[in-house]
Amino acid sequence: MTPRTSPGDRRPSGREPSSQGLRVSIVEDDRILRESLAALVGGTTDMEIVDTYPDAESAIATIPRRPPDVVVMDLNLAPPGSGRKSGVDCVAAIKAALPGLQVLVLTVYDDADRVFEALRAGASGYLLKRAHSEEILEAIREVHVGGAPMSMQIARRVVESFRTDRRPAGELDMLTTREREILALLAEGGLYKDIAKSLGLSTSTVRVHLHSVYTKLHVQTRTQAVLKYLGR
Amino acid sequence: MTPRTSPGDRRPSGREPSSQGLRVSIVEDDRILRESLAALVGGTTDMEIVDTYPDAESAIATIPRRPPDVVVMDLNLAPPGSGRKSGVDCVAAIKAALPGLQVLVLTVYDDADRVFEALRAGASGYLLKRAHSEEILEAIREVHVGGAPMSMQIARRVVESFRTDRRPAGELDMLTTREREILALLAEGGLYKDIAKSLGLSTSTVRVHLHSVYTKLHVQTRTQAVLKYLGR
DNA sequence: CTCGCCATAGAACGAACGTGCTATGGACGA
DNA sequence: TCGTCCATAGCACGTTCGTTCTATGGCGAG
Repeated sequence: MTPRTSPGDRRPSGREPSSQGLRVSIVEDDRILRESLAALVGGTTDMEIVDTYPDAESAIATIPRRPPDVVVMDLNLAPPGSGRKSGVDCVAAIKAALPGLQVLVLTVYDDADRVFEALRAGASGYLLKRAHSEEILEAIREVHVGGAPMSMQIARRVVESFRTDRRPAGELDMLTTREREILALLAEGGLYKDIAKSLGLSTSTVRVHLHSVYTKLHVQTRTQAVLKYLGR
Repeated sequence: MTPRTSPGDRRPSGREPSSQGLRVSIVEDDRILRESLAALVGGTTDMEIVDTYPDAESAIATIPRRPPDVVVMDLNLAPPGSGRKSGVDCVAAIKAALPGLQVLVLTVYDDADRVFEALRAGASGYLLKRAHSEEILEAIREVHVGGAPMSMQIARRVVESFRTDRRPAGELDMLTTREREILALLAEGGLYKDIAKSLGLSTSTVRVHLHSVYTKLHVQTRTQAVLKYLGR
């Protein structure tokens, strides 16, 4: 997605006196990229570099003691097979320690799984490395003022993940009130026995209702019924 | 929004000759806003208005017969109490008929529920009406090329909805790769037999792994394991 | 009033599930 | 090399689940 507002396009015609800039730390294993990112950020008048880290471990150890406003995080910190921490792990650890810290993820990956993992871990923005320098700087500013900058392709994936083709809803509508009630309890994971007890019924009755539920939902097992109930 | 006079003057020719522009329809109950949006879009060189609709009903009836590339949809089409269709209903109906059509939602609301309802219904972008004219035009173009333009505040809400404080993840991390793999299949709802077949294992092995899964997740039944796996 | 639907409940039975054992072989670290 | 963990697999046993019957009573539509 694209920034819709540019809140701080201030250009105070000179150098900032070191203090009040947007403080940024960078976690990136590739030295070249790490230094060029640092130079990019350091070259602005409104941002400054706090620290840079070459791996997740050092970032997790130090960032809580030297918290910046925004962390720019490479997702691909360690090869998949290695025992080392990934960028996703690093995001999760940092957000656990500093929930208010904003994390902007920067990656070559645009595969959906990694996007969602990172967002679940607490990233607030997600840019592909192919983004231009200006986009990266603008994204850092945007994430700092409460936005969620994402590459266009990423944003679309995120939005589409909300898409719910709920034809199961049509099937769920076929259920009677009692059946839905029992199905809801089934989705809590308890035994038929427990469901019966909590509704003051016999297990026979529970079985009858659930049999009807299974028929109407066209499923054969308890798990399948629960999955349909939850919208898979 | 502010219909500020765009520098682009209208085309000298009265009618468009089957141009290859981006075709846009507008659904908006407020006449003033509807017309100013139409003028805004019509004033560009790369877009043209197909139709405008004052309510959901007419849009649902006609859009499938005169499909544009992008629909700009007001979410607040009818007062809450009235029996009339809302913008969310309209999005759902239109996407059901034309799944490939892109819908850009435009609304004064920035409350979270409505955002998610609209996205679930199939909207691809979500702008607040307070957006500037240029932002609206840019969003229409972006939604057409596969993006998901959102106001900054909306994007942040969407991203935050992914945030999962996964304490279950702690337990899921205890699982071996094979165990996770089998658990994932368990969550598809098939029998042990099916899981075994799809992995080329015996059902005994599947049982062994799942027993280990149950122990590590502290659950006793299949359904409970699936619920934990799904983060419920 | 009868018919159909819903909710209730019991019995019986086979299939699926969960647990308890034993056992083999590969990988990896101490 | 030894110990540990993991993946594989079989067997036995009891529990839970899903199906198929039958049966009673309430309630609304025709």
